[in-house]
Amino acid sequence: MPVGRDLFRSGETSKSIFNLLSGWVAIYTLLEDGRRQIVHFALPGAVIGMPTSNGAKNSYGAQALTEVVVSVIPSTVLTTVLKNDPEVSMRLASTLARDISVAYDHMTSIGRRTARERVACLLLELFTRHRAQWPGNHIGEMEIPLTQEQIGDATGLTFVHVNRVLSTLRKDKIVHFHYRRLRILDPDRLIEVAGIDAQTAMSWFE
Amino acid sequence: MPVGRDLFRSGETSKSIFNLLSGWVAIYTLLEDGRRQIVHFALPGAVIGMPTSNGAKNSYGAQALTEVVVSVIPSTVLTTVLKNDPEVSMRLASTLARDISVAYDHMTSIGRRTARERVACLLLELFTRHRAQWPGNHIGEMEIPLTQEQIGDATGLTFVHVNRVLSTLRKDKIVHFHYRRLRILDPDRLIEVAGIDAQTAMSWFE
DNA sequence: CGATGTCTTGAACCACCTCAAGCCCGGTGG
DNA sequence: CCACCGGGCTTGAGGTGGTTCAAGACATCG
Repeated sequence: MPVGRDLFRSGETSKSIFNLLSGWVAIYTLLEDGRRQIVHFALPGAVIGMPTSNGAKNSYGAQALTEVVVSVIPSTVLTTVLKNDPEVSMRLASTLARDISVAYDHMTSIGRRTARERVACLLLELFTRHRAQWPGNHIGEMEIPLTQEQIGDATGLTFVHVNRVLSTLRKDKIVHFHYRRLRILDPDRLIEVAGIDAQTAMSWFE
Repeated sequence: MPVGRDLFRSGETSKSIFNLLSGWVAIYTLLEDGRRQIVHFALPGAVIGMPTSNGAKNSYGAQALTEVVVSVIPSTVLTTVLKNDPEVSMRLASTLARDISVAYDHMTSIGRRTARERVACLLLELFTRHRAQWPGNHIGEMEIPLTQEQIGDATGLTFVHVNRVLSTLRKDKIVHFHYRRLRILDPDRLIEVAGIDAQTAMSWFE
């Protein structure tokens, strides 16, 4: 699937769920006047669009940020699989529980952290999640397929302010983010700025 | 369980999940310096504390806001039940999917709405969720066991500002909230202020 | 090589925060 | 039944982090 395409939109009734095989997807919600919040970045392996009940409408949409490969699982198939394979059900429940947990973390970031902390947190999160996919890859550099506007939508800030925050982080020689390329110059200070305790940060680095 | 007691805390390894039978519970996370975010209010019927994987640590805590009755389900029991009863697994997955959905809604509220909208949204949500439990009860009044500080923790505001917002809502004769007693004076304007589309609001009123 | 989307920077503004003081309410003990 | 106490509410004044508006520079792609 091409960049920018929606896998599904808010208000649609979902007849299938998606397993993201490659690429990045933004899960987002919209307010009536167009204000937008990105609530999650789905990376390969993610399960997207689990319905809350049969025939219910989605309250959020999903947009491809890169070229994307997904496997589409019709919800009819899903129900039969869940009926027959308790192992899968349990893994699904665990996955959903983890999604809740990270949603709660994002919420406290947006509700209680300063702009600088929020941006640092997000970059750190994306970096560690990305690196977890290619274990052994220890380069402090990666491609993040996001505009500053999308970072703003994820952190609850305006893209103008995101830009200013990134400028100061660059000036402070902590991270360098320019046209989708992220370089972590000083991991320790990034963790410090993000306000993550060393414990958590390290667990992210597993 | 008495008011103020924690069912569990962030950092503990959960060996059981809870089914809330009566009372209100706040799900919250803490930052190191004490900043606090309430990410969810659990009402009777809620499932609380689903672990992300076996032996994982909770990233959030749960505090009783009222006298509370819970049924405790050891996770060993949970796994055997899930293994044997696919029906239960599917209901659990749906419940978790719904929790994700409401978490996403809260996130966009906190990230993209003004203080006035956030407070209006929260009161509306609590009111409709409460009313859903006693169908047929059409009084525009209820007990909300929250201090203004807790409302602030849920909306990402300070209690001082929550107070100011509540004052203007009272002055505008939209809602009256005083010492835990909520009276909805003008439901239509509350929905309007909350910035919820009539569709959604009505679905909440089902 | 122009077009378009993205980034950058400045100046002015305002929504929300901080600090601080006083008040109200409900509970407790004499 | 009253006095007191402590947690919660209310209000003011001043500060600030983040927004808004706007203009120009920079990448990237046809």
